[in-house]
Amino acid sequence: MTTSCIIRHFEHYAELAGDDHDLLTSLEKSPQDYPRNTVIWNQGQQSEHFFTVQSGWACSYRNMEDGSRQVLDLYVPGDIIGLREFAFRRRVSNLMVVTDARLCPFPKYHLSEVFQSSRLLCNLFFLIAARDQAVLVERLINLGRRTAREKVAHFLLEMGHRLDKACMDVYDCNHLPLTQVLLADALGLSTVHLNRTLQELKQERLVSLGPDGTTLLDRDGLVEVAGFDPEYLQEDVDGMLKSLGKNVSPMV
Amino acid sequence: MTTSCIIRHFEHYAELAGDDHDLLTSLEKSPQDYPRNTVIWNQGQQSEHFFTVQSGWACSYRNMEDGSRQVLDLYVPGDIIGLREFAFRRRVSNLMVVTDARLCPFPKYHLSEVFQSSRLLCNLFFLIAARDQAVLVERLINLGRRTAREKVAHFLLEMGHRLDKACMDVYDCNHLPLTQVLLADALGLSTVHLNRTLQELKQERLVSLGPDGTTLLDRDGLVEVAGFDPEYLQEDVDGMLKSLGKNVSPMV
DNA sequence: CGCTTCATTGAACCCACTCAAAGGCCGTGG
DNA sequence: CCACGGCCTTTGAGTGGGTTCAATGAAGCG
Repeated sequence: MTTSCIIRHFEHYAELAGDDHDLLTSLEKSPQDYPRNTVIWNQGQQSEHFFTVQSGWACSYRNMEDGSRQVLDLYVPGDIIGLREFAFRRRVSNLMVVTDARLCPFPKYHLSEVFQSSRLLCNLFFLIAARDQAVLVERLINLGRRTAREKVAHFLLEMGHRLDKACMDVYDCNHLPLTQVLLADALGLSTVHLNRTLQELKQERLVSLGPDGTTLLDRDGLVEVAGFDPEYLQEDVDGMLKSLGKNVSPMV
Repeated sequence: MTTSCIIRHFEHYAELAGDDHDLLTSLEKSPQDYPRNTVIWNQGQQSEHFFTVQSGWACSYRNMEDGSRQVLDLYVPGDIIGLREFAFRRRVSNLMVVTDARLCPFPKYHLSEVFQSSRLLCNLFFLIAARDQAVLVERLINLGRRTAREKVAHFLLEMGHRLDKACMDVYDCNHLPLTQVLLADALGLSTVHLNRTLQELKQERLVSLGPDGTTLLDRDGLVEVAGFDPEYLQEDVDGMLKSLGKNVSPMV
């Protein structure tokens, strides 16, 4: 039995005291395994749990009236799924796992308890929510103002960076086990055009395409193509922690 | 002197006890006035304050290398600006006011103090952050999977709904004082095509165009065009509050 | 009263989409 | 073990929604 995944996620940011450690652990129900392509929840269903990803990949998406699909976000090991549903009674998007995966559910409304009990955890949760927003913003820019080439390169790099952080042992941080259909739906492209764009990048030796997904071969080259700046993925945990120490002083 | 804008914003969600009231008020520095088109901060600058909007409109945006611009979000009275920068030392986007506006700055790191002092406020801030994410998600879908017509109609309706909530006295909730340049940059369209699309909607008596912005004439008609579902703007405050009452019981 | 920004219209172009079809891979069942 | 069907990938050809370029008018402002 390894460390629970949410603990690992938070320890990535800061050292946890014993109390905080126990508090987090108590939230986490036993992990559950899901085979590839399992739908975890659908839009409109009651929203009662968050999940953390212990292994495998998941994605949230929305089905459109015309039959198309928009993939909203991808989740890799260590990620927390569903924070944005905190504000809502019902799910605002669908969730499925795209590889065999192990997820850890924990009850949504216990988050309030955590907020009350631990100042550090409260701030860390807020920081994670803020980072999630920054990721969404960057994806927004991707969809609004970049060409297909740039979109693809940028997205691949973002996932690469996120894998770097999540990476423990088993994962190849340059390999994304995603179908082209999924990528296309994430980037707002047709599968046909996504494929052509990937072929192009493959010709330039920037990526390789296998039956099990896409692999980043030349990150620097991709950065060039995408105009990628990873700053939006680098949280300022230190600054936040420092302020936690400061703000016991009287307010100005 | 009216009630401070952040108080008003939070009281929209829940009744505030005296303590919470004072706590919020103490955070808020004196309001500052900015003339139309003033840039409040730029990407890369130190991130030290949030703002609340007391009057007027603001927008956050990112300038692209090729000279184009992506507008990320618009802010109307009552909104909180900059929560997503909580995680970062430096600004990840630019902010400007698009009309004459009065904003209330409050120091970013005092948020941690609020979290510690008030359970209710902590949860409300988290709820607002989650709602902000939902808004971004919907804008993501807008950019990824809708036609120009749908994009425009959907965006206008979203802002209309947000105005409905903010609306006090002076504002016409169907009027958006935004240039077409701004709208185009928000929707990932060229100004030329945005203009043509607006003309089209005007022909159909769904909107009217004036020198001072766009006005929604027929919301039902626009809903038809956009396939608009306002659910993502309706937070479940009651559910959250109820859980605040519950979670003093031992954890399951 | 000129300068700048915004709105509007026309014309040509192009990036990405749609439609269509074929090939590869894999799981399943006969 | 092979045959079948489904899903994904790949490629070709034609189309179209939205872009770019360009120019004009209108409005606000110093």
